Amino acid sequence: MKLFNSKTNKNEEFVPRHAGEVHMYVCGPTVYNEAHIGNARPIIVFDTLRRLFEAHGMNVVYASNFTDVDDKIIQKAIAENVDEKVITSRYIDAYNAVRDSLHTRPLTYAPKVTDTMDAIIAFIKALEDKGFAYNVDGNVYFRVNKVDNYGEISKQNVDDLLVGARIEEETEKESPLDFALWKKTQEGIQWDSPWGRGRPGWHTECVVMINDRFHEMIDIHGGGMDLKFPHHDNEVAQSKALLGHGIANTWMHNGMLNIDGEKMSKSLGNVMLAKDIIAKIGANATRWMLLMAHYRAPLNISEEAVVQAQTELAKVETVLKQTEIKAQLSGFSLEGPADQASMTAFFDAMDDDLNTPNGFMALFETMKPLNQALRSRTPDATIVASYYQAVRRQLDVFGIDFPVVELTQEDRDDYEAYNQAKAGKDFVKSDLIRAKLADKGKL
RNA sequence: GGUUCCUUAGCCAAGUGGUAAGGCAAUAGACUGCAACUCUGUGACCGUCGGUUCAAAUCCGACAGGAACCUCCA
Repeated sequence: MKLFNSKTNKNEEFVPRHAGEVHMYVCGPTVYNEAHIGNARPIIVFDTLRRLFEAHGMNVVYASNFTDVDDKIIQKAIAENVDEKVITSRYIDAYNAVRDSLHTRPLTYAPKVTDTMDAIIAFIKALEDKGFAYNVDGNVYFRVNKVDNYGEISKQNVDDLLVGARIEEETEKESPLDFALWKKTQEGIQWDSPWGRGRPGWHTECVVMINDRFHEMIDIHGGGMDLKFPHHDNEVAQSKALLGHGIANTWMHNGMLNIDGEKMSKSLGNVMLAKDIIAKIGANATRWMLLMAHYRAPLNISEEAVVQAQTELAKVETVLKQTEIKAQLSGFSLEGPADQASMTAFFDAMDDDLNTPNGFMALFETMKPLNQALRSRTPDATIVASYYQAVRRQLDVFGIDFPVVELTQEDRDDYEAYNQAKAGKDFVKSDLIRAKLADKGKL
């Protein structure tokens, strides 16, 4: 399998550090709001990657955090006059509900910052002891010029950053590039620390949560493109400073998502909540739509994109349903091995840096012979089953699932009556039965 | 201003040196009692202008347009 590594800007052969096992971490949300459709992209992309690894028989340890300490959370808690926990648990639940409704496989670990606080404080203290951090009146900053190759993930170099740095109003930092590890706070949730009461900076949380769970370098670190700088560069800088190694062999970043060609933002009033779109078009169509483009490319959401996803998905549903119905009426089994050529084409596409558009092509090129085999005068059950299995297995990697249609005795009787009415040219009756079968979703 | 990246048919979207995948929409036909479904056929001077090469959508340069980040938004 090849994956594009943001660290090297190259497609690289992916070799896990431990044979047969993939350790991956994806930056999770700050839980101060409902998940929007943009948040759904990394959820879907990395769940699909995980499914692909599992389809190859690998074991995946998948961690993704909840950032439940943040200014925005504190502000919201103050605005609603409640404890931060009320806010964070509300949106953690909402986020989990979105994950579940998108048919994602369960996370192995979903750590929270508040549950990792001791380790975070110890980590910052160790950075300070080694001279990588300094305390200014209760605020602790990371000394960026102490690490080599800062900016390796985003391909920024320190000189350019210094040139582009804005004049900062706060002058207590040694360098404008230094970032906060610990912030002195007067309001909101806070903890005791060697530097006084305060709360941790965002960049330390992820690196500690990763180290806390994996205790070594991991295989894949994922997240949105927008997190490359400064977040991921800062994670790497801290890890190198204290642990002497980077964080992940492979860094993967998903592209951003636009609505009708514009960035999604509150000021434009075009924020689409994930739960709303899932409720409207369903998990299958949502996943299909977000996987239509390659994960690194920008993706535009529009009414047309929704319609296209729904149309294409309907074709998949139709062929599955018709195959299942025909198999049951004809009394043959759909069990058996998947068509080998089709699966090879599919994995060739997907193993090439998760090329889902080409994966869909392989799926379409499997559906075509399935339709042909299904409609031949004397369907070959083995051939039908092999294409059917291929379609099902490919859909499973995409995380798209349709329940298997089970014909009841009444359904079988309806089919019998339908065919008889047609044979007797009683089209009024046959149309009625056909409509009934269609209503039941059994046509 | 700096960094990184993108620009392929009406639309979505693959393709990273060797005669431009796939899908949606459109259209013609086959199948059907009619329809739906399905199958078959029909579409691209690859943003513009230069350059390298026997050969470029693919490499290099310029220009135009767009995006992300540099302001703790995936």
